[in-house]
Amino acid sequence: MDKPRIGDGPVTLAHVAERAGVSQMTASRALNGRSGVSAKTRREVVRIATQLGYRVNVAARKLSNGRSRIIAVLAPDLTNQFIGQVLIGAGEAARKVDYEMLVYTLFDESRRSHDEVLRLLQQFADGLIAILPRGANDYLQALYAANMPIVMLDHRGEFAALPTIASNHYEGATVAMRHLIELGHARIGFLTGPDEPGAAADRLLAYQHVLAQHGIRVDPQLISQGDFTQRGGFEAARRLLALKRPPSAIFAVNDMAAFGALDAIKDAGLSVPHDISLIGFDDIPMAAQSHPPLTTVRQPLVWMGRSAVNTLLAQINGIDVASPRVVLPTELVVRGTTATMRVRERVS
Amino acid sequence: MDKPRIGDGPVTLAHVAERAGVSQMTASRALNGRSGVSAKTRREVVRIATQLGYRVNVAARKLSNGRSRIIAVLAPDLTNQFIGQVLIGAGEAARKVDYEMLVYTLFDESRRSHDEVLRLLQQFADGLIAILPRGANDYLQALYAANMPIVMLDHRGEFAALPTIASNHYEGATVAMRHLIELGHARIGFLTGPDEPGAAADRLLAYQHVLAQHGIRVDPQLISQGDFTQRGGFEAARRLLALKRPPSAIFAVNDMAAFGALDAIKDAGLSVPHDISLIGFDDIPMAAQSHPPLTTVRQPLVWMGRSAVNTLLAQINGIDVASPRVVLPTELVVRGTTATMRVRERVS
DNA sequence: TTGAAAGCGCTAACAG
DNA sequence: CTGTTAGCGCTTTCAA
Repeated sequence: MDKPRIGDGPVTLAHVAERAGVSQMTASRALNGRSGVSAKTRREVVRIATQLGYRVNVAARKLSNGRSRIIAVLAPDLTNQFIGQVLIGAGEAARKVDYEMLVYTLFDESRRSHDEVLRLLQQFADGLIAILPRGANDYLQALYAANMPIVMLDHRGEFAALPTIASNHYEGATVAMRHLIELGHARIGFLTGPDEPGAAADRLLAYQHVLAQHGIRVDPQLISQGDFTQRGGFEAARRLLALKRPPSAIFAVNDMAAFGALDAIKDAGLSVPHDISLIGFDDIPMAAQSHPPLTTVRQPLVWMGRSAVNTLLAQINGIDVASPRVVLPTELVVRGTTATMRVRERVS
Repeated sequence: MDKPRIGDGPVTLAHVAERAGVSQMTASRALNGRSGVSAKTRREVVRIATQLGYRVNVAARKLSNGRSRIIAVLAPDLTNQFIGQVLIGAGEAARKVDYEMLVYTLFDESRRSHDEVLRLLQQFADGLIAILPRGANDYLQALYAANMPIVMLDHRGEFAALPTIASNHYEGATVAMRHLIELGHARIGFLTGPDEPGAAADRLLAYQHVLAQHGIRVDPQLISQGDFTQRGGFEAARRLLALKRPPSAIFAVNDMAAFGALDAIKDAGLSVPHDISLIGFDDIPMAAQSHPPLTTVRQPLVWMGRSAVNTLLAQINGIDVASPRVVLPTELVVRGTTATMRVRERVS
């Protein structure tokens, strides 16, 4: 009967306090689990608050306290599964400890200065997880200067002091390459991204190193440039297939490029993995859905999201983050696009 | 020289007012473009605010005013491009009129009641765009009761009074079917989603109607059930291909299912569009990236996002929304997966 | 253990 | 046109 009716406006702490016959402060303390309240009073306050359906007003608390129990995520793009997975991990981790997560997306079109955005986020969130688009170095300066807890995702280079959650690209790519080599492949193509330093460069490096370690010459012709997109992977793979001596296996810098390669290979009338083995990187959800399902290197995306939140919460709570750079392990996921190299039977 | 140094804490209205030698109210009025300030004073205040790098504190304004100039989006899932596109449109539209957009994601795992979520959103946002997962009817009740401006995305059924932005599924599917029929196809398969009322059902209905209109019997065998996923589309298409008389064209309930079908068709050794035509629905970005690129029915996703924001802003500003349901047109996008039916030459 | 006062940053309402 | 007062809902600080 005492349910707050819509239209009465939200129930405030004052309502609860009055109803419980105590001061606002006592009610506040009781509800926040602070000490200095008798067990009996606390029980009563909590009971009434529950009954009334009371919820703290985060705007008010933020204003008074500086704390909202909200963490913000700055994301460049919401149309890719990579980021989606990270957000799942981050969201779950946040909500588990009674924080909320809100996502702010960057768009080229919206003319917002870094400053404006960060100030806004700072005004309602207690901390920020930043996933920057490649080449958004202009943001780094602002983030570095921002006076709030921040964790970056897979960042390196300038401002390396910014706490970062990354995964081990080099190691992952190494394991992928060894897998191909164990399957008997020696002529292995690599589909790159744009020629920039970063995660993709690590993967390329591992490709080259593993080949070298196995006494296989790195043939520049086998390195074909794409751009992380399916279309880019398609074109890059097609160039590889057009070679006089095409590769018997292709390692794509990421899953989307691998899907493009899959298209290109099928289009050339070849079969995966019978004629050509293919391996991706990331293990986005779609990787398990293609036909055949994609062998790939799993980045622990959900875990990375969780880890980012936990690192951020540590910062928020004033705990010194031991390492400014957490590197999580990758894992080879063997599915249907890699197989033992078959002996060429066809007469070329 | 007068740049606010980080660490001094953010510049507040009081700072600006003091510096300009006016009261806070005058400063507030000047900065908010309210009347009652001389042009000269206003200029001066604005100048100083700019120089100091002043930004309103949204938490404070929300508390005082009830308005934050933030709109919230409730999204079930961030790993699909469909929602990503809607968010692009919404974000752009919001930022164009100096609003900000924040996204809150639902996760099954996080035990948050509808009430909790809506209350939170209400506390910092001026309005809400709700994209509900299928079957989240429990949320509807809460949304309906919530005392805040709300716009739904492609909702119908109960609580039809909730303002909704939708697109014309029936019409889109009709155009798609006519396209196939004009290409000479008569035996056309349909890949459904789960058997529920809603957008997918409209598309199926159009499929059936167009066939009937052209005097083609609707063969139940040609309707194969999937689940909106690539894997589901794959399996559903495979069943169609295994028929004694397989279809010469397939219409998939959405693009993801179409991609699965594409895999299945290729896997069966058939070629698209040479042997089988294929058409999807949605026109997510990936549709243009597959090989061949997917012919599909475009939902104006970005436009829907924009439209949702504009409808919401109207509500926020107290303008009565004329129609509680805006239905946007769809458009056939002919790409590479549909072609004239070839005369069967193979002897079965 | 409890409460009263003051203030976070802003704006509505009323006064000059 | 400009300023003063009060208050949004909460928590800190200080006093009882």
